[in-house]
Amino acid sequence: MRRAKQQLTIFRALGEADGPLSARELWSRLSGTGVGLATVYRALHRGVEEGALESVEVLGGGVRYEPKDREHHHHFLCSVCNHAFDLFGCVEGLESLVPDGFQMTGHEVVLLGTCDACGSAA
Amino acid sequence: MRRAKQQLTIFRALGEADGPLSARELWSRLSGTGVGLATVYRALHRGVEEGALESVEVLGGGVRYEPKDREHHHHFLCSVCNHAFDLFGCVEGLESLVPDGFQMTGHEVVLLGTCDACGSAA
DNA sequence: CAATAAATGAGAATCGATTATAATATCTCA
DNA sequence: TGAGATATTATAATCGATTCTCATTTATTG
Repeated sequence: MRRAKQQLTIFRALGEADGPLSARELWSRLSGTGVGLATVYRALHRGVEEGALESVEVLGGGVRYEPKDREHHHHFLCSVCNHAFDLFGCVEGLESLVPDGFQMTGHEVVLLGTCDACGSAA
Repeated sequence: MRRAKQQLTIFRALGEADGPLSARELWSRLSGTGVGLATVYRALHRGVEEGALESVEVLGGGVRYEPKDREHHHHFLCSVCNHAFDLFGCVEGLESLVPDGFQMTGHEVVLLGTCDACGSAA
């Protein structure tokens, strides 16, 4: 395919995903387009530097990336397909867990289980 | 030192920790005892097989291990020392985040920030 | 104590993820 | 279109974590 605009292809794929993607997940979604894995990594790095993307760590699969313009949210990790899905909403009462002397600057919540597709297939 | 009972040394160190430890963290706490890294990994695996230990994944640092007899709890990850601390208590309202068709079997909550020691030192 | 089995330490080997390299392709713009 | 700057691919190199190998040590049993 034409090159030089691979970055757009990459950014678009991320934007269309229903959750954060790892470099490999992203790459496999682009199979057939001829995009190289190194280009995926480069685009992701650049995206983070430029502030368009954000790297997030969900359990079980290293670093994943998602567009930074999404609202505060958390993720659901399917134990079957290992895909991370965006959730909407948040939880209350986190402050009460913080021990004395500790400063909380953020939090992550990950729900585990099976997604719709994997649960139905079982 | 005497060997053959290295496993006990390893299990005890884990039990005394204030949070889950990675193989390396554990190993560095045993420096001076002559215990090898391979032995640490072996003991951890055996502990998990035998049901005495549990492997947990907290953000930023791969797999960590902790005694399985601890109550349900979550963790606080210090962004400075990268150590994971046990927290007590849990949160409510997680079910409301689960999308239709998804089955939740568990959850993880990780609070991020600085621990007492690192926050004070800053 | 002697024979045998199990555990250990040191370092090599492996594995997956990420990064660097070099040759090639594409783009910009005059 | 042509020169020069940038982007891309494929692959090799690197990196940290984990596992494997093997000679040695310790434990067990009689």
